[in-house]
Amino acid sequence: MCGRSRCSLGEEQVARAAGTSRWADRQLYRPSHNVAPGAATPVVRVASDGERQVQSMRWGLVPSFTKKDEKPDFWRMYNARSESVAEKPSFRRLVPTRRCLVLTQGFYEWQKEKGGAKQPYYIQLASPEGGEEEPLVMAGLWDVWDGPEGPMHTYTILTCDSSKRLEWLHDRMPVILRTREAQETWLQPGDNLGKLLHMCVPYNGEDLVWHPVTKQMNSPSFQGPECCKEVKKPSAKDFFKPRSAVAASPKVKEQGKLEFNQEPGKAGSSQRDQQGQQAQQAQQAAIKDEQGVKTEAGSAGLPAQTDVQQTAAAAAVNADEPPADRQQAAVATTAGRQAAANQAAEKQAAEAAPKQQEGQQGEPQAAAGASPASGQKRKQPAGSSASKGSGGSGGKKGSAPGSASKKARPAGQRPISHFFSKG
DNA sequence: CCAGACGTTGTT
DNA sequence: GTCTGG
DNA sequence: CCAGACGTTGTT
DNA sequence: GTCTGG
Repeated sequence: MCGRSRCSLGEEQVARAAGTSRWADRQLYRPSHNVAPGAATPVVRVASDGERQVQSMRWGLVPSFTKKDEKPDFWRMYNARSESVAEKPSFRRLVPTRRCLVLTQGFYEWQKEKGGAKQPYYIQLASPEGGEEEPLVMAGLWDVWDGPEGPMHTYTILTCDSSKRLEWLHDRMPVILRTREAQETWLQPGDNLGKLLHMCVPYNGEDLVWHPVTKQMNSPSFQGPECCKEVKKPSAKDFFKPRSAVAASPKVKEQGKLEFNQEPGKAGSSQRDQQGQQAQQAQQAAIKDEQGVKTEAGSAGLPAQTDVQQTAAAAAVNADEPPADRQQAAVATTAGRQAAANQAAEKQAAEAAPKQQEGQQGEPQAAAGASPASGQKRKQPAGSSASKGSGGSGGKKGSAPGSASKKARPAGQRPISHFFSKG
């Protein structure tokens, strides 16, 4: 997933989705069509008394072991790869007891276009016909940090591979807990790690829909309701080629066609009963299949997650943008489902093969995690050595973060606090 | 023993 | 906090 | 994730 | 380019 979501849910909607009206730190939440890490949104967790409660938490995990005088970095751990969450030191300690449900209405993803431009898309659940918008619930982990302004609750969103339907747009997506049962399972205390991780699979239901949105929302400060509204995606072809040229060019085909994603409530409802539900069943199946399966918490390996994922994926009949990758029509029958799943699993195995260097199979994920390719530290102060100032006063080093963010701000409204390290 | 890291994404 | 590295 | 800044001197 | 801010 990326780093932007939407949550403008009202108090009642939150209560309904959460199954409780108990809400801690409610005042921290500001409904927003353009949520970025650092902002507080409603999250459901189990309170110390065992009851579930909503709590406003900031997006972007700030681990409890963060030093008090350290500046919290909401961007470092705003996502957690579900495939490795049980092994990563920063996350695995949270898995047993710090799971939570992240309430959203949808999320944003940027499609990279040729030329470097990026088109933002909004992804959400299609509302049932005539029904009310249903929140999109993501799997998360939370922690609390004892910072200079008191305890701060933060969360991270688990990610997984993209579903078949979405992989044209991006290769990762949030773990979506589509059913009440799945949500309950994720939230409830328990030590069946295998069961939990089996739930972390791409959601491929037909009721997950998308459309392009205005690039205005690229700016984190843009908060208008236009953020999530559908726009016509401008076609480069139409833009640059006069119609005569288009006709004259045999190579330019039907690519610029403006096709929209199915609209919430449009033709979706009957299909939802088929494929959306099927994906739902897959997730439920994951729960059932894992009951009784004992996965020792200590073991490094994760259970194969592909079967469930692909079962759902097999149901994909794509529409919209995606270059109609030659996808086979899905077989909706139970019998065909298994076949399709196997087929898909095979395909994935084949694709994984050439990628061996990434260390996907065999031994512990740790190997992959330790891959030097992606491991990069970027902590060093810019031009700490010499930069440009010849004999100067140290330039920005001296005035660093403090003065930089010392903008005057209307009292009372403090969206995101700034925390400075002591100098 | 102490010190230091602890992460994901995207890009090229 | 917990693990790895020196 | 994307946007926006990226600096010093001198004067009041 | 690179870092900071939301």
